[in-house]
Amino acid sequence: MDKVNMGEWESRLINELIQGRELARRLQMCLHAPSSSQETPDFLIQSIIAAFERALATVNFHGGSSSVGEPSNPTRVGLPTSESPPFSGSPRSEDSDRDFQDQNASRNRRSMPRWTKQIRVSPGMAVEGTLDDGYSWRKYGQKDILGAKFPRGYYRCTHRNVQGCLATKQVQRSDEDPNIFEITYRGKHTCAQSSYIAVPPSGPQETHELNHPNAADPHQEQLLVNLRAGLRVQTDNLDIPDPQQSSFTSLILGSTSSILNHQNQMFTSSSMLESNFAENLTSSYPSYMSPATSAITYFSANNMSLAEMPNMATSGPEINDTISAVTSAANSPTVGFDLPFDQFGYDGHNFTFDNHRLF
DNA sequence: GCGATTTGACCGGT
DNA sequence: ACCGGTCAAATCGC
Repeated sequence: MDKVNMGEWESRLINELIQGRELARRLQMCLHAPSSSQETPDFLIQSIIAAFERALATVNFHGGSSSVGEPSNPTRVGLPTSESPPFSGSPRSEDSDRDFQDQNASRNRRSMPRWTKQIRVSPGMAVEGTLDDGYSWRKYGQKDILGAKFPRGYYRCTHRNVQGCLATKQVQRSDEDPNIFEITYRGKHTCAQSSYIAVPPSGPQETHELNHPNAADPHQEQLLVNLRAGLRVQTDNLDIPDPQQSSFTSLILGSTSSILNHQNQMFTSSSMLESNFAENLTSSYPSYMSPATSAITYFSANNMSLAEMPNMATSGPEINDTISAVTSAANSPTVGFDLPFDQFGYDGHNFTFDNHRLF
């Protein structure tokens, strides 16, 4: 058992290092022939940093006794100093936990990290999967909001009761552009699905439902390369490094087989959700939903902008990005990935550490 | 039967 | 009092 786990995180570590190397090579290319590169040096640098941070996080998380920067005593990356919710992902007795949580949760909810992203849905396209952020959400309410045309949906983490995960999100369709969904996340996932390094390697992956790209399949690898070529990441607005974004894009842009493996892991964790969220949306906005036929093929981050580097100690992150989802023909393999930012980067580090401090 | 969704009621902040 | 957010009973769907 231990050996299996060891191999798992070690391979992840290696993947991250390989990814870092790949990104460094691209940076080199970018510096030598800027016109041929679609990525800016700054962006690549941030991606490289993020890759190494994830590698370190993997070591920290699984290395255990060696404590290379223990989560409880992390190498700080802009750690928030605001008080953190006094709960964690560790399962406890549920009933006593509930009152405790409800009181404290409501009190601390306001201070929870909050960030917003906007997802653009092309008209007429299938939405399923587009708004899938890799987490399992359970809808617990819907409200008409004053001055808003569309109701706001309230979701909480499916594992709230079992694992005490208090992450929530709100989904609001934009008034101005009904093709845009504004998703406000609140709270950091503390459940097992919260971080890919925290997801226990569960032996054979349950990928039977989806046709995931296979690293061994040159066609699919080529497909991903093509997808990567189609990516347009606008970094003009980025005057401040954004590990979150870089982690996002570094995964998107990765082209090595190891990265494909990485993505497969993500698909596994998010696959359950795709139909789930689509149903939520269709129930709320049936007129906009096209029949759920085609598979999401990929997403392109075409207008990512960092509103402001948040002061983590006070207000929490406020990050906006617009993601266009592009669909493909029905038979296309599902190689889309919408990576939850907080699984991979900025938030993952900061808030995860913050949570760990509580133990 | 069980888990997810719906929806009116309720609560707390402003 | 109003409004956003959450609760929880009823309902749905697999």
